[in-house]
Amino acid sequence: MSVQERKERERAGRERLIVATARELAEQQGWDAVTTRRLAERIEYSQPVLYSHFRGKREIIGAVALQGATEMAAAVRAATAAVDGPRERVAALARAYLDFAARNPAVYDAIFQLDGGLAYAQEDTPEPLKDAFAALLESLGEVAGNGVDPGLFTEVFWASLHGVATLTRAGRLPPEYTEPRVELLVDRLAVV
Amino acid sequence: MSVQERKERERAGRERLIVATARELAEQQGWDAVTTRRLAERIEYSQPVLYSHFRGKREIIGAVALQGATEMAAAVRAATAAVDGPRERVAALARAYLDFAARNPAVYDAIFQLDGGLAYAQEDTPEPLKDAFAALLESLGEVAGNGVDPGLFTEVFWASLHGVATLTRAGRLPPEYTEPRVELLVDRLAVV
DNA sequence: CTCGATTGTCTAGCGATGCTAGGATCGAAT
DNA sequence: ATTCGATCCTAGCATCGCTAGACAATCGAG
Repeated sequence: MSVQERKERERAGRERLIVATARELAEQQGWDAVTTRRLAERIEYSQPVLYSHFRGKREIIGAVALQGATEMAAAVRAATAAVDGPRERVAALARAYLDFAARNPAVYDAIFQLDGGLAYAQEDTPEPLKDAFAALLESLGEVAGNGVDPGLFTEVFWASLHGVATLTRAGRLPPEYTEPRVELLVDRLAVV
Repeated sequence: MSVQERKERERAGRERLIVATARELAEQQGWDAVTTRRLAERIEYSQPVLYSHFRGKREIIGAVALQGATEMAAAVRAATAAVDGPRERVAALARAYLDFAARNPAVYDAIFQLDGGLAYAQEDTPEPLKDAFAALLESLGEVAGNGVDPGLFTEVFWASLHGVATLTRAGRLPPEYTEPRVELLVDRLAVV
């Protein structure tokens, strides 16, 4: 069985290489530059190899999205773990979220803007996506206020952060006032 | 001069036809379906004619975006004009905004998601875009609260609406709870 | 009224895209 | 050693945005 196991390991390694390379290329030159040819060339295989791992480009984007969602959940949890007080925890969450979006724009796009063929807000939603939402809910649920469903509150707060993140990166909002925007959002939305 | 004027009229008419057709096609089948060939076929001219009006596909998207921004500004003003009380005005604005995004998804994408080659938040920003922001500012500036810059407040409120609009349409948020989301945003963010 | 010149439009084609069919190659098992 | 199946690559399809160059219609000058 050792031969087969080795092959599977190699195959899994190549799949990781594809995802990592796609992500790297996207961060460097944008998703438009991530063509199947360029990607194939970078991993030093021919195009059709990509299609033995993924159904198509969409699924590759989806794989990057799932990886990114896992990291984002971890980043949010790490940023909020050591902070005292619900209000400050939420502020730390907001900064961590926007920081992640600013540092990994291509990954953020893969998660929230591009079509990666993923299901959202359903039963068959992949675990990393559910968990990313759960990470937000953990801190945001505390400050929903009386009579407001924590899930609904989390959705709204998240949507606000998402709006700030995307509009900032698209050049619709000048980036230098991010911090006062965060302050405003936290002060008004969070009930402590 | 009459001959030349007639030609200019015809040319302007054809340009409007291009924009209207692109918009229609985008709303019907999505922006991916708006190819230069299909667009040319629908207006019953050959492809190169498009390039005598616009530099390329980007500029066509930009033209749809400007048209849409004008309409959105009008929709927001119409929805808020006859409403008494700042709080209710803001709620009406939020509903009108989300309604516009839901009813004109392709146009909304052209304005805020796609690359239409337009400048934002700068001096050379096209007038319709500035005016759309101004329309938001008119109602939102009233409820910024003490010590908060109306422009900054408008940006944040707008970003929140944008987040709800995009996440809803992308399937990230279940659409049936839009109204309580609006209530929450208005109640918490607006200071009356 | 005729005849170059200009303007306008179209046909044809370029390079690049996502994706796939079919043959070559290589390793494992008999 | 030979067969056979898995693996990979070459080559190609349809489509994309965009453009060059040919052709026709129109205009102004004589």
